[in-house]
Amino acid sequence: MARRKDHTHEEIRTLAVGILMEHLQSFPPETLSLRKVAQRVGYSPATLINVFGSYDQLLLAANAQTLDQLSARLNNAQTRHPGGLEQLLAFAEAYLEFARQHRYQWQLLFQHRMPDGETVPHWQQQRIDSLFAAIENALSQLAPAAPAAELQLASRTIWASVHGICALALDDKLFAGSHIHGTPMMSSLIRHYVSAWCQQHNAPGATNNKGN
Amino acid sequence: MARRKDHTHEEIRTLAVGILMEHLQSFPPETLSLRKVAQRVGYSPATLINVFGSYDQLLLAANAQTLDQLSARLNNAQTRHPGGLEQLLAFAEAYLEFARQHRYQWQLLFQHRMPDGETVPHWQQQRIDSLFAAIENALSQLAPAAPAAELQLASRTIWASVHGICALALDDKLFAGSHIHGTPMMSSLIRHYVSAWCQQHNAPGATNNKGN
DNA sequence: CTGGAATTGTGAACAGTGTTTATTATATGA
DNA sequence: TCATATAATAAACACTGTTCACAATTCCAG
Repeated sequence: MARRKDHTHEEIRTLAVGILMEHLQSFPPETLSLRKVAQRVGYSPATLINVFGSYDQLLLAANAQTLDQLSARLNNAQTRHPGGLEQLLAFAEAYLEFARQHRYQWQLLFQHRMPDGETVPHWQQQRIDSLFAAIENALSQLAPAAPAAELQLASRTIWASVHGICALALDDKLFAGSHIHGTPMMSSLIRHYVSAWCQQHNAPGATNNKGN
Repeated sequence: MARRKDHTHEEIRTLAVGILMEHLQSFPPETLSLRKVAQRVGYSPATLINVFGSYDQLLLAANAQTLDQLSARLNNAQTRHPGGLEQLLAFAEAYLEFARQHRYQWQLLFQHRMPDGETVPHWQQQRIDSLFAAIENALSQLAPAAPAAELQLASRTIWASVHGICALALDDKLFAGSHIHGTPMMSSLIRHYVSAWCQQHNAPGATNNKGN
């Protein structure tokens, strides 16, 4: 009844996450369940609970991997278009393209809500920090005089907007009907926002804000 | 076993939706269930299924009401700040404020995924259309020469961005740590984007786009 | 009035979910 | 060799949304 199967906890982890990821290539998250994963991975549901602690944490492990893939894409985009406007455009497009190619992974990543007020895992925080650092860096190249607070506000604003465009471009809950594609929106957003932002922070008599 | 209770189908509908909405003032959607609503409304689960067709459609009815409330707020914002930049700012702020005040309603509205490829209900499409019409109208006041396609792209871009800022301002999944509030981001987004957009479409030698 | 037919409502069952616990089977070390 | 720690699970629990046969009520024709 407890026939040993010679798998490390860590092996079971990667195995289960692998099954989950493979499923997410073709099917939405709600078609999965702990029991189905358990069956496909060859272990009982209780075993997976033992290994992960809960089904939620299994999903979270999958999200970790998704975030790693996404992070790799963004790093790649950064090395191919280092600095300035091109980098920001490359970031936005890479984000959008990843979401399109792995929409169910992406869906799971953002639909999954943290139970009550638990803190975000540190590895996730790290990825996020480096992303914003890259954005701020690109912005500061375009307007060296811009103060840190403005860089922070601008980077957050840009990324939240990119995320919003991405979210509504995938399942057109808001855009039902009008066939607007994501890429032109990304381009429009980045170009216009950055254009005005640079203009403001490169104006003669620099650091004062003209009124936010 | 089937004691008549003298309630119209329509009455049961509004009753159940009312219970649901009241619950959403304080608690997240996943703490609810068909059975709990049924108990609070004084009917059996099967009866609610009879009336609504499914639990999903009960949630959808609640979303309809949420969308009505949201629509009313936006209309109100429109009459208080008619036209131009101020209207766009008022829209964005009203959207954000509503999401903050009724975060669980808002959460349910956007986390709820349509089953497969079903079309969005027409009443929802109508609300959306009128919203975009208002945005396009405000934009065209700022740049009368802008062609329709550009108005459409800009309005969608702006609203997706507003939505993204709103989404990430509520549960800071991406912004964990850095305490950036929604309002300054909304202001930054609208002001910068619209500024550059107007500049482009009011340039001498108007309608050609300088490169999207 | 009376007696079928339509309406209204539900209890019980079904298949599914995540999680807990007691128990069994294997491996390890003294 | 035998106690002990580990690995794995079957079974039970408390849920979930949904289906269906059936009971209670109303309605309406004869």
